[in-house]
Amino acid sequence: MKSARTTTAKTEIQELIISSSVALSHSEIQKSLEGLCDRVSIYRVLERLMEEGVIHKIVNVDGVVKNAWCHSCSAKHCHNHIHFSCQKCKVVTCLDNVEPSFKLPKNYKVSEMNFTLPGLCPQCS
Amino acid sequence: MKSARTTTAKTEIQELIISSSVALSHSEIQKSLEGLCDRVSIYRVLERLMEEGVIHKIVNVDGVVKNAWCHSCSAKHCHNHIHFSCQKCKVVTCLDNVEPSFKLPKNYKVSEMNFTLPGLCPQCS
DNA sequence: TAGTTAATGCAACATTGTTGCAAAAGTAAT
DNA sequence: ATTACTTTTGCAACAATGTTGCATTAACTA
Repeated sequence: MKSARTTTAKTEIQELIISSSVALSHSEIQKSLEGLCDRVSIYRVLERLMEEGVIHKIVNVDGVVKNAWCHSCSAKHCHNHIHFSCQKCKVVTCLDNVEPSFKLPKNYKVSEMNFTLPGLCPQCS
Repeated sequence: MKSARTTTAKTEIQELIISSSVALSHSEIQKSLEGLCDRVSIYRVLERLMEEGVIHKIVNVDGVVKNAWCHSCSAKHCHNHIHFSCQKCKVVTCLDNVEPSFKLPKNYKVSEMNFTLPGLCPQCS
């Protein structure tokens, strides 16, 4: 019966992501924490927050992995929304209300969606 | 006036990607070439093929970069199609005819699309 | 065929992410 | 508060992927 434990690192990282309006990369989190904990610990905390359904991962168009709070997953866990990736300020935002529609060929079974739109955000355009 | 040169490595890599029905990663290309050229040369050839508009890059949901032939870009260069990423056989396919529709909030200016659907392909489902 | 310069190979390095293990810290029972 | 148990952490080492500088090789041009 393993039970999760509340640690300083986990609390700080969770608050950081939840209070951020944009998705954060590992290196961005590391900079914000200023040596509060080890690189490896950040990876492990993010892993736990993923399992708990608190955050979700986004692979940006440049390959950088960003972590974002699941603020629309309270009822049921789903990530069928579009992510916007600003090419100027490099910020990745979850557009929670934008759900795309499309028609797939037969026999393709979709399990998730991973939609990212590069471009210019309202602040940069 | 710098002009591109036809080399064995470039010809081989280009033919490999064009003849493949699925997108190929750097390591997959390297294995196929069996020591024909250096790792670094593969990166540089891919860079040139990108600039020439022969191929395009796809960042898969697991972060692996795949390279695919632009076979629908002959007239105008666009990649507004969906990519399918099979979770079983790990193959990434361009679904050239599938163009999604969606409504963005105001002031967002989209320059590209990067849509990938993880799931099971016809062969694996 | 000789000269020019693009392309290559090699070494070194940076970044990102993973794993094993001993030490530290959180939790629950006494 | 102290103890015992187990999760979490820090550290070191490693792997994969991608980049850069520089000397050498090879493709094109005249």
